[in-house]
Amino acid sequence: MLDMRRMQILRAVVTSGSVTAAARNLGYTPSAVSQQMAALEKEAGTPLLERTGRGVRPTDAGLLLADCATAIGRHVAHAETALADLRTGRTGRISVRYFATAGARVAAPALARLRREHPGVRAELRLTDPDDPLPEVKAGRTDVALVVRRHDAPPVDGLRFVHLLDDRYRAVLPPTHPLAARTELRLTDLAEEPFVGSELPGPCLDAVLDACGSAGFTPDFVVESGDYATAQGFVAAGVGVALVPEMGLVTAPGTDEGRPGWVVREVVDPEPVRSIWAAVRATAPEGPVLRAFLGALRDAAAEAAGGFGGVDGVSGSGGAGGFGGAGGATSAHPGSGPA
Amino acid sequence: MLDMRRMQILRAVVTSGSVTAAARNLGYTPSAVSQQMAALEKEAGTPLLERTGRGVRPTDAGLLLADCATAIGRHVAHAETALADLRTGRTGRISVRYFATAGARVAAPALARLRREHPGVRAELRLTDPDDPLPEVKAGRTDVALVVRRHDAPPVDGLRFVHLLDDRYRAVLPPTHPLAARTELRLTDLAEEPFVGSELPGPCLDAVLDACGSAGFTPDFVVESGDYATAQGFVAAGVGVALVPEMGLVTAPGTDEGRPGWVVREVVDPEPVRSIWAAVRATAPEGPVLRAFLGALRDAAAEAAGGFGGVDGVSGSGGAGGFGGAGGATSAHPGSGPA
DNA sequence: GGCAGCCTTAAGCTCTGCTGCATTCTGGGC
DNA sequence: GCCCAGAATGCAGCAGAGCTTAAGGCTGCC
Repeated sequence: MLDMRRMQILRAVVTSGSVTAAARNLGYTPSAVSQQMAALEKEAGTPLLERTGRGVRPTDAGLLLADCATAIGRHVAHAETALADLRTGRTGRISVRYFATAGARVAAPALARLRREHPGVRAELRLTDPDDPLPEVKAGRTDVALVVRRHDAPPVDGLRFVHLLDDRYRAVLPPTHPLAARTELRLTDLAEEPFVGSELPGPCLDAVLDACGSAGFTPDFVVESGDYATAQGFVAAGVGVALVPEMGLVTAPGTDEGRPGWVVREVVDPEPVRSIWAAVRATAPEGPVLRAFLGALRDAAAEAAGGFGGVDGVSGSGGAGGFGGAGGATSAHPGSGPA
Repeated sequence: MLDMRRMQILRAVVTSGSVTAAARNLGYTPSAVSQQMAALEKEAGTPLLERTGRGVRPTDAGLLLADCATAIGRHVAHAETALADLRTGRTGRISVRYFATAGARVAAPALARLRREHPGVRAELRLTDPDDPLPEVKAGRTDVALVVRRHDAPPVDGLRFVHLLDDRYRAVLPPTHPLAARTELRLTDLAEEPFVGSELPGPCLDAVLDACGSAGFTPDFVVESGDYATAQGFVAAGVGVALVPEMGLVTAPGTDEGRPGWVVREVVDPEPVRSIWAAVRATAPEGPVLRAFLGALRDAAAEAAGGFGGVDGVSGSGGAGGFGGAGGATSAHPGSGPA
């Protein structure tokens, strides 16, 4: 195999026109260059330079190799700039898995900011459902996954979790419900109420059950819907009450009008909470893109958490909590596993 | 600058999937590969491999560099095959300068054989006139030049001359000339004849003058034409006699018919001769292409010299001795210089 | 004919780079 | 739950690549 280092030296000799000039340009002694050329000629099996009295002259083979060295040099320079772009975050790609209610309020704004700050980065967002995204992250098929996970969940080896926000559950009641008159409810106030389930088994539902359990009761789910928007519709229809996380509330920000279908009330003592985390590979080197995206996620989460200051009677009509308005299966509950 | 050797090792690691496998494929120990990868990461300034428990996984930067290494590897392989083609004579180029009367009988058949034996070789033939081709050869702008040169001419430094043939001069006489009755003339027989000059000053004319000088006379040029074909026309018109080298005789081989315009007779005692040589750079490495072409030249010259066995009365109609039939300025006399 | 410039060769030395071995860590099997 | 195989890395050591200095041969110019 031809030594590319020597080919670069040959290129210098050919462009400079002499061994001495090439040595000067490269910071070597003429002797070093001469020896390298002799070695390269042995590798090539044919003369590359024609010793013509005073000075040298490239042979056809020498010109060929020098041209090739130039092309390779260009290629390497290209690789270096591409590498620098990657290193500084000017280019790159990131693969993100999210679940529906986290899409609109967290993933989307974070991605928007990432694309603003790093326009050259290609991002691939995919809805988690119905798979558990954690194996995808571990296997390296995705870089970041938004998951719901308990604070005290056991660590998963190979993964690192960064906390984004605690999404507090609110009680959703029919406006005519007696408890709707109060501004704040205790969880036990709902112990005897018929519940509209909005979550499939998973960490989200676990958060609700845990809170109810510590409040001393088990909710009586009279109907189970797969997503928060539908559950709110059931509440509006008077079927029962529901516990819906803030990010799952159907409440287009700034849109307060509409026919009143339900009211939202804070719940305390205890307040059910689901924790939303970003999962990344523990071994993944944190480049500028990943760092920027995690930062954007955190900021978007803080924004989303702060945006629910004075939630009160809101009207619900349509529109699921999903990303892009696809009113399908909301509320994915990626399991952080029993492991 | 990125070390391309290390990039090739990185490529092996990425394609193999592990340091150990790459080491096995490359014939190294895993330790060596690991150290090279560490060095390359330092050069790149960013992690290239993600250490993931058991085994490694390329990062985006690692994949980028590995892809680039693949491209470079292809490029080098391409260069190697091109080099091998050049070395074995499958490709190449050769630049040849010739003079008109040598074109048809020597350069053309030699080139034809070269193209038959080395179809991939590009040849560039150029007529010498009106320049002296020797500086072109010395400067490397041409590889081979056909020249006329005395056997005892002093060597030109930097050039090597290979003898191709001695082109013997023949007497060209009007058919009605008294000497036309004889089969062979002595040069002195022509001493008193009016001569039709066919050559510009140069080694060809020198050969004639030398021979005449040693025969004891100086030819009396009553008319000077620049080429052999025209000179033969003058002879046919009865203006005088001419001395024309065999290769300059207008005699389409195999075509004996036509209106008789002149006769050709051998001349001896002494027989004027011009020596035709191929000049190449002394320092030029003799690759297969050059070697093959010189061999073909020699064979073509032998063929051409042998083809004039029984020259006798021949008819001349048209057709110059030039290459391709361009009946222009024939008889170029490249000077081998007074040096 | 002498001199300057260029390329080369020889000897020596530095440093890269590979080997061998020990260590650490993970993942699977018993 | 323990143990072992497999994989990567770190360290000492050595061989060889590669650079430098010094000297020599050659060419071209003054």
